[in-house]
Amino acid sequence: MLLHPPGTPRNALTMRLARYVDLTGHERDALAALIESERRLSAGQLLQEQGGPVDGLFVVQQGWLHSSKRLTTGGRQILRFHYSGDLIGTSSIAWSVAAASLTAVSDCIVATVPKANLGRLFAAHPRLGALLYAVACAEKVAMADRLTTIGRMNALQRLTILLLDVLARLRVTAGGVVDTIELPLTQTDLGDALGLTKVHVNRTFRALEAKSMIRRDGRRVTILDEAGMTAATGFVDRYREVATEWLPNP
Amino acid sequence: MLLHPPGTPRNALTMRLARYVDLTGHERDALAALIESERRLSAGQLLQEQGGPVDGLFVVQQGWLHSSKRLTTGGRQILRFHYSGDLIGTSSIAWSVAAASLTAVSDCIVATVPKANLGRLFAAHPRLGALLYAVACAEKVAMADRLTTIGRMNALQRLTILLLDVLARLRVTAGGVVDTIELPLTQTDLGDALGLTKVHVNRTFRALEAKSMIRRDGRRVTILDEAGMTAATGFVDRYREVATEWLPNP
DNA sequence: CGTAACGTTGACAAAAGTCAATACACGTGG
DNA sequence: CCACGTGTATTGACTTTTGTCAACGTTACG
Repeated sequence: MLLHPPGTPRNALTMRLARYVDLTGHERDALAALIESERRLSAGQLLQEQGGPVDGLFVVQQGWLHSSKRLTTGGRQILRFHYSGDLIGTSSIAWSVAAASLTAVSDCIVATVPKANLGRLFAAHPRLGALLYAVACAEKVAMADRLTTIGRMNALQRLTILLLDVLARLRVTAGGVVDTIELPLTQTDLGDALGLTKVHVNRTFRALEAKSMIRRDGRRVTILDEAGMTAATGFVDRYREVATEWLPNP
Repeated sequence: MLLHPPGTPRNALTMRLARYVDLTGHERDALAALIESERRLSAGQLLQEQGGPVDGLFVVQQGWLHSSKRLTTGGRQILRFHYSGDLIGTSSIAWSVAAASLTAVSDCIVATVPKANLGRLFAAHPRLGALLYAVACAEKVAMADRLTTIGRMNALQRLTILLLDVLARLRVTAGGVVDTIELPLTQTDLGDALGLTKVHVNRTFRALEAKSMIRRDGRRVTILDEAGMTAATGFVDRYREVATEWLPNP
């Protein structure tokens, strides 16, 4: 864990990237210069709306959000959850219209990143550019996993994997042997994330309880049989590391 | 359309990127130096196996392939199709083990790209690095669309979208007013791509025929009512362009 | 001409969705 | 403090969609 000089805004992206490589002082400065202003969101608040104009990206500094898409035919799909250190809104890199909405799940703080700053970063610090590329590729793999889960697994497995996944993320920050999740999501939200209806999410929760896999108290979920849940789904948490040996020198 | 000096291997990635920005001579040289050797595959052949070791990436020079994942619980999910100019096997950027299998759909030619070459490219040509990042972000958006399709649409809509999507890709290369697709995929393959069983794919094909949306002759599919199919699904083909105004100077 | 892979179909089963009623929790204004 | 309203969770009855199993047809190809 590294300290930052007082006065410099805390930058969760720097801390994330520092997990993968040893950052030079210049690189740290460049990452700090990437972000412009901070914004505070309360749970449920909309940061970016699908179809709306976008000026740039965001770094999640604290809390979590999700990105979602609304269908013209009705319905919504939650695409993924974004945690501290994630660079989000990256659809704005390719287009000037948001491809998805960004919504705060918990209270959170995000920093804005104008697109032009990103261009400067690639020019001045190729290694960081390459590292961002590696992270984007890792995220593609994560999306592929989600696609597979939704395309090929049943409701019980889908919900199980979501719980194990959130648990894994939680452990990164919380450390230690966490086994309880505070889920600030409605069952409708979970359904939209899993490709299920809220009614079926409820029944699936009940089934997991009946099998003594989990215990629930309101929106607090306790994982009782992590080994069984892992075995039933083949869940693997792979997203701690990215290969860095191919990166150019700083 | 641009010519390349005789002797220089044709590089589909260069042609792809040249669609987005005007490439300098140096950049063209660097992209040509990226690829190492070419490999010819016949339809159905495996290029890379999930879980197997990976040394680098590939550029699709000709033909098309798909990437797929096998589940520990049985079953397979086809993640996406890869066309000429795509840089594939990018999971190897983040890990040394392949996250997915790569299989030739048609006869095709791929060029190998060692990871280290990519690192050099980022260092020497930041603008190309940034452009690759933009392409990766666009692919994330495409995956998000697929996730939404599979999570929230029924069999009829899913198959319709797949057909419209392949058609759109076909038009990029073929130009003109194509409305017939030669699909070298079995119905089992289509099911694995759509999160359906082969039996249901068959019934869905029949339903599309019954509604006079398509006509089929073997594996040749003719789109009869593109407008109707588009309206029924809200399909939008967005993947022709990426924003480039934020890229650093070459 | 035989074989293997693929496509097609029907009968039936299972999973998930829909609709509707009720329960519960929480915050607000009286 | 209570009544009320709103949003969420829970449940049952029923429908629809999709999957499963098994048979049979078709096509391509040696």
